[in-house]
Amino acid sequence: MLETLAALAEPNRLRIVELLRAGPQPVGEIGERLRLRQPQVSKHLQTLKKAGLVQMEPVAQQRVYELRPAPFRALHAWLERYRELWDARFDELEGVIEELKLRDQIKERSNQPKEKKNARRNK
Amino acid sequence: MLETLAALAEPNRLRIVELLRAGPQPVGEIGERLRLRQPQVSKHLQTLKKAGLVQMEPVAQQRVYELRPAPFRALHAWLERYRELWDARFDELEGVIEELKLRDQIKERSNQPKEKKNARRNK
DNA sequence: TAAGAATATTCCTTGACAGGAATATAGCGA
DNA sequence: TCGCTATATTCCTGTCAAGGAATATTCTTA
Repeated sequence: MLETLAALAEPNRLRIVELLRAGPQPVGEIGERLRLRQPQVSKHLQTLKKAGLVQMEPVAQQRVYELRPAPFRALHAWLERYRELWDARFDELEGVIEELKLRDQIKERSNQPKEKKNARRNK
Repeated sequence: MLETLAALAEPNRLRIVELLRAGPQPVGEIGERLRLRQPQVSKHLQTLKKAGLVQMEPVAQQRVYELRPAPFRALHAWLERYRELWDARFDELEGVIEELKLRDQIKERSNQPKEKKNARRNK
């Protein structure tokens, strides 16, 4: 997670990622489109690769880079844990979840101390 | 977006954010729980504040910090644009979207050059 | 108003990292 | 094999940001 964030938290690297969203591209084309010198593009791509954000496939003497799904999925999963914080619709969901929890408690057996009704965050 | 990512891409700052997920906390408590010295906590909190990730409310001589939803929402929105990349279920969705697009084209008027059927990404 | 608690700020040092320039490496075609 | 193209790597330099220590600021209470 940290590595992913660090990799994305650099302007030109973020631009590269954004560009790769349109599909796999060779180093040269990336540099051309983003007006970056070739060595910097290569270096950023190495960083992105180490972070697992891209993968490379050689095609003749070109190196075609493309995005890898995994880190994005992970980032999304991480954000998901904050959904309560920002998703208004969460309140509706909360009811459903609460209900499911109750159902589980019944199914398993009710030996744990009953959970408090989970008042809406502090304050 | 960049500012948000940069703010999160620092280990201790990320820990602070993770901690604040449990609810608003004063500086001292954060430092205590994360074993960080007070000045560093304050400094990180300033950074997070500048990035809009947290907000502060003074309570006596304490400063209580809490997460702000906006950047998380923005991050989620940004990630959403990559969903095609990582969400397997996207393929189902695509059909629906395609249909909606067609419907809109009909409703408005069909003077734009017909879009190509948007073949599933390159390769 | 003075003292103490909680937090913010400043100054310093150090390490990491990005860009620039030059050079090395890999793969292709003749 | 040679030369060319595409890319990677190295070395250098400057900048920036994080931690440490000391100090300033803010607010409360007696």
